[in-house]
Amino acid sequence: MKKQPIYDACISKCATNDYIDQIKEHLPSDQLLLELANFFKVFGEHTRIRILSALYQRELCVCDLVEILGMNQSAISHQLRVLRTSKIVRYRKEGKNVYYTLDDEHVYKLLDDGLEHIKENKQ
Amino acid sequence: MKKQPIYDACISKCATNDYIDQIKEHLPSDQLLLELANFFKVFGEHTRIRILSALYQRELCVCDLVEILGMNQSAISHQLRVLRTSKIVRYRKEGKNVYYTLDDEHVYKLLDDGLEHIKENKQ
DNA sequence: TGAACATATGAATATGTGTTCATGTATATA
DNA sequence: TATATACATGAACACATATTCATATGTTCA
Repeated sequence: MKKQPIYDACISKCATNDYIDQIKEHLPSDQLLLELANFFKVFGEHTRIRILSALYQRELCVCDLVEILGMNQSAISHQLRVLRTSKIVRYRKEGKNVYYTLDDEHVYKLLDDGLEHIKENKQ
Repeated sequence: MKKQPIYDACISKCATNDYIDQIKEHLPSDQLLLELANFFKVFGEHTRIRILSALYQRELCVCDLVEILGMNQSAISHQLRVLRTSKIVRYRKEGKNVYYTLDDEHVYKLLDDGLEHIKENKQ
């Protein structure tokens, strides 16, 4: 009968090499990596990416997005809130309407790069 | 007493404009946007982004990652599986060890762009 | 060939989160 | 000033998913 291996730490030679410490040192702070994860997480949801794809084309108000996505107004407002909080979209008020746009060039670039990666992996 | 407004469709002038249909037409397919969301979702998790940050520096085996992240081996293997399935990392086997690397330049670029965006928004 | 090691994986659990429903707030207009 | 419209939001619920535990698979080596 096999004994249970214990994984407190890897004891192979690869893990005892010096480069482990160097990698740890050069790693961005956990705080920064958490922010980065939270940033990407916002793009990682179907409804939000649909909203962003629409806003990629032009500024739109909430009722436009309701019409374009064919979804509940509340659902869209909730997701817009997430996008606002993450500073991925901007908004401006005009009368009863609120108009949204993508925040900056980084957002366009990320969407471009993501799509490019997807398309390349299809082949 | 107020009546309940009904949001079957926006009836303001903005939603009845022609550009709504044009935007719908130019939107990538829902299938593609779902794939894009799933792609970004993989980056949107703390443990996975930590793994990717480590692999950004060099090829590493699983036990290296266990050591670097200070986490359960099982947790890391589960996340590596997600990264593999999404074709964000590659792997090669060498004896008992399995070595992982980032899949391609897109992955490096996305991590760069994400970090750049975060840092800019800090100021 | 058996023991130790490196990694993977299924099940269970806990936690996170997207949508809906109900309702609140602000603006325009009759 | 009352009503309709545009949008936001809190609560509840359903569903997704990250981690842990236990264990399986595959490799090396004595």
